[in-house]
Amino acid sequence: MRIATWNVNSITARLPRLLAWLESSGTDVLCIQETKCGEDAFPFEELRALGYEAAVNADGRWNGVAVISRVGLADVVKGLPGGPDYDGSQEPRAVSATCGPVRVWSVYVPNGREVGHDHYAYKLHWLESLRDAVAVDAAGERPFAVLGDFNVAPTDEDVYDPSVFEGATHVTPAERAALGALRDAGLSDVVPRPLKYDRPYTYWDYRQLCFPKNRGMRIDLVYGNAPFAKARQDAYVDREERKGKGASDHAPVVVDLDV
DNA sequence: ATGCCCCCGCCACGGGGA
Repeated sequence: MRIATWNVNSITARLPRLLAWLESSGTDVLCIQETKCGEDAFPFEELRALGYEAAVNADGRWNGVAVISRVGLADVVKGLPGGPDYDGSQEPRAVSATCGPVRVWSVYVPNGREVGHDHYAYKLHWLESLRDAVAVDAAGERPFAVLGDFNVAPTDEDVYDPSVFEGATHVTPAERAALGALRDAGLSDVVPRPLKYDRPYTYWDYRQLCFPKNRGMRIDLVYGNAPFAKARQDAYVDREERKGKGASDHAPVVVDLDV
């Protein structure tokens, strides 16, 4: 089974590339982040034509997540149970589903804006709630993974130049400790291999030639439980999809499982 | 060449991304 995660930065703007990539990659299950459209505008029909069912949690121009699958889609849960509010509401940042033998979460972890910002506290609370919500599945026997844009680089090796990020979000000890708590709950970082260069970055800013210069970050992560990690045959960042006109600023992370 | 930001909502430009 081929399973992947991709922050598409608007599923509407990315639809031609998304459909082409699904066909060329042969992906069975894709966790999508930043759909940036309401559920009424989600391209269910176009995906169904390629054989995919979709579970969507989205409400408008910001955020939005989905799981699409051509190997079954059951027991859908929208949102993060027990998750914190921001500005008085739960944002659409999580959706989970069982796809054949595997249960997955698609998550778009809050950005945090700046250290000390309300959004940064929200980010840390959100990750605590995620840990609590996945604890049972993380310790279970069924292959299980949380996939998505975590907006945290797990180590200094996961950013192109740590000095650039001093004092910024995405690299603070508190954010990295929150990932550590997920690992303590039974999940491990399924680190992909890069298709080029030495580090498996997944995000490159659109500006200032960051992609050609490989000024990237690894913030799109696959956190799998022990059965998931054991079933892993391969994992890689499809950086080819970051190239050319109309690309997202994130590349897909692909995992092949023997399940 | 992978090439100097892009998305949305909305019709002008600001907010968000990281």
